[in-house]
Amino acid sequence: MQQKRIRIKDIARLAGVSAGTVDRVVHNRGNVSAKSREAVEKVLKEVNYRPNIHMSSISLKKMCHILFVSPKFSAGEYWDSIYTGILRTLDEFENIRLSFKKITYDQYDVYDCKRIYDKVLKTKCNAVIIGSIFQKETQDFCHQLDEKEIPYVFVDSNVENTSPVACFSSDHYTCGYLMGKIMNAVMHDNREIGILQAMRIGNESANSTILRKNGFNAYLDECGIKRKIHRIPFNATEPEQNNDIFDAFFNENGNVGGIVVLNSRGHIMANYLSSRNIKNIKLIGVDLTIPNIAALKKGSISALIGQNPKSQGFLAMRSLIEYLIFKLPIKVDNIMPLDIVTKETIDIYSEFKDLVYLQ
Amino acid sequence: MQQKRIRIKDIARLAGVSAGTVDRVVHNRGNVSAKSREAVEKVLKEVNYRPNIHMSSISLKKMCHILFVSPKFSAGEYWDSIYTGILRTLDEFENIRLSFKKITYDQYDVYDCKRIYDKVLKTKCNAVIIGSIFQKETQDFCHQLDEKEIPYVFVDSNVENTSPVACFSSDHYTCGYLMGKIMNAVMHDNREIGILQAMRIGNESANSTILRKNGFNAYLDECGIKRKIHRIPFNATEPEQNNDIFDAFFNENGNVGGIVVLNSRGHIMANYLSSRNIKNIKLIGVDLTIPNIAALKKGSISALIGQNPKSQGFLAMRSLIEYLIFKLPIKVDNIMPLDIVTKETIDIYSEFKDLVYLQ
DNA sequence: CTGTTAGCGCATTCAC
DNA sequence: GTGAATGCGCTAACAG
Repeated sequence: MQQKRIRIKDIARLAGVSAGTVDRVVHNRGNVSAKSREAVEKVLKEVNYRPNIHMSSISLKKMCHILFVSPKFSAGEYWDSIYTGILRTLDEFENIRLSFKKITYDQYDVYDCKRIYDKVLKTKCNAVIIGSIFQKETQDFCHQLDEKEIPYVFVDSNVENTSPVACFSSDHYTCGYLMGKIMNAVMHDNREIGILQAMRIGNESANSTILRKNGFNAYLDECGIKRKIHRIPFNATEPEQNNDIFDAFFNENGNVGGIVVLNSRGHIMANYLSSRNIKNIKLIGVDLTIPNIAALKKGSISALIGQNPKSQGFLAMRSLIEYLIFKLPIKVDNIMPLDIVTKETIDIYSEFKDLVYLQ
Repeated sequence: MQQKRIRIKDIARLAGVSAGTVDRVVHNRGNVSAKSREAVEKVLKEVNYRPNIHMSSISLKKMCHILFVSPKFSAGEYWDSIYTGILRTLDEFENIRLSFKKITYDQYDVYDCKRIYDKVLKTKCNAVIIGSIFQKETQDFCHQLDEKEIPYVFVDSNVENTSPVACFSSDHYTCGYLMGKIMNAVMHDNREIGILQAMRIGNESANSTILRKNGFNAYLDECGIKRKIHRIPFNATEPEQNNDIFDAFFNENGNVGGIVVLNSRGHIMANYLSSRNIKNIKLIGVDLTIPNIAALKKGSISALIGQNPKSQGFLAMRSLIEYLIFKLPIKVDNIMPLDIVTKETIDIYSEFKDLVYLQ
């Protein structure tokens, strides 16, 4: 059934040279006569040679240093899932000699982010995986990486005016659009909608949140939905203040029937509503973090959108290895699917996503 | 960062035996004294040895024959996706010497299925991947495989009273339940619901369809929904008759506002509704086949449930290899997630699912 | 029963 | 410039 894959040795035989010469041509190492090269290249064209990367990794000797810069995270959070995906790839390519380190910053403090970026620039490394929150600071960072010719890939979201080797993110605009659609489906009345957005120090919102909001508004516009929309601020750095903020909001706005949380903190609103025993407000959130999942199971969140963070990390690291070590061509823009997850599907979903990444 | 993984040679040194002996213990090949075995097993417990499967697969010499029995399929259909997933694993384990063959039957004809099962039993093979439609016939088939000590795994759905090495399927009951929930969300009025089910020759419905129907009914019951439910038959073997069947149905039942298709033929109803220019009926279907996706994009299907067939095939084949070749422990029950896919998410979804399987 | 050894496909190194 | 030899971790065949 299976035709045996062509090996270096086969090509050598077909081209009338030795395996060493084929390797030199394939990897562009020079020291090959024009005649030999042409012979080998001719055969390569004919046979569509794909090297066996598992075999090559065992004989590869070069040490490679990779860094992962991201917001700080604890177990079960969004960025932790990305990290887990990265580790998964590392495990898979166990034969490769590489060192890997993560370095994190406070995503609610743009100055801390800058400091960490500077630290990375002083560290010796061959490539960086970047989880970006702040557009402008990341652009500056990337331009310095460009100068040092250090390749980088993005996870979570792309950053304009940079030249990454690859980017693995979900489509945040479509995510917001979809949240609009779901919200409209689950609200069977004409009450008003609240949008929860985090307040950040020293900078505007995270880029992903802005895009989601645009998508959300676009859906409502396109469908000609005339519900009143309220912006609800919330404090990520001092969460104990949120109850007061929310109390004040609901005192003023008694006719809100649905709330959209554009970041991964949906559980905060869910728990607030539970604590105040408010049951008739539909809640839609992003990210399958542990507290969000708990709220979904309890029924206080109607639906969550999953961004496949584990796959993002897994694929980002894999692409980087393919690019760095095996010199394979890799796809630059990679959009993860958005998973709509409900109470009914969450258990199956979680179990499976531990099993499967996306090869 | 990474601690080097422990090798056979290390274990041999720690246990005071040779590598050959360790290999014999790890793979239960016998010819080892009790004393040696105990020494090795003691070390194995301590160090949590995980063999490097890439290394073992190159040195493995044994030839292995695997069969895939499933309903007939053409490109882009549900069973084709399962097949694609299987091929993907085969590609990944290219170093292993194994032969693979698919053999298919007419899923609308139980007698053909029996004939094919008999044919498989006469073929020499080391393992079978089974895509089952008919419960009883598959049970008989499996019992004969049991007698011959040929291991088998299921894809698509489990079959009771059998002893598979593993099973990879979605939860069809929950799928139906979820379809009930979505249907209820997208229908903003109190009109009636139709359920489309295929008619089969020589046997009751496919097992998965029955389970989905139970789940669907359960949701409506639990929520106390009192919409009238109609069963709409449809002819899978002679599709040209369906227009008449549907015409007759809608002539009698003018107040149907939503239709649930419990098998992968949702596009048939979608295209019928389009051809009759009926626009105010919501349609929910299963499986991301090419024609279903087309109907989803056109807007004639509101939502499709994806069962991750590619992952099913990929994981089934991988588990089988891990079990058969590497003697690794594998998980028996594996439930795939149910993906809710809409017009907005279909493009990203399709692209991604080509990229990623689940490791 | 057990230790030793050849060879899997590849990148690399060392003679020629 | 090039072919031949080496080693990666593992299995399988062989010699004791």
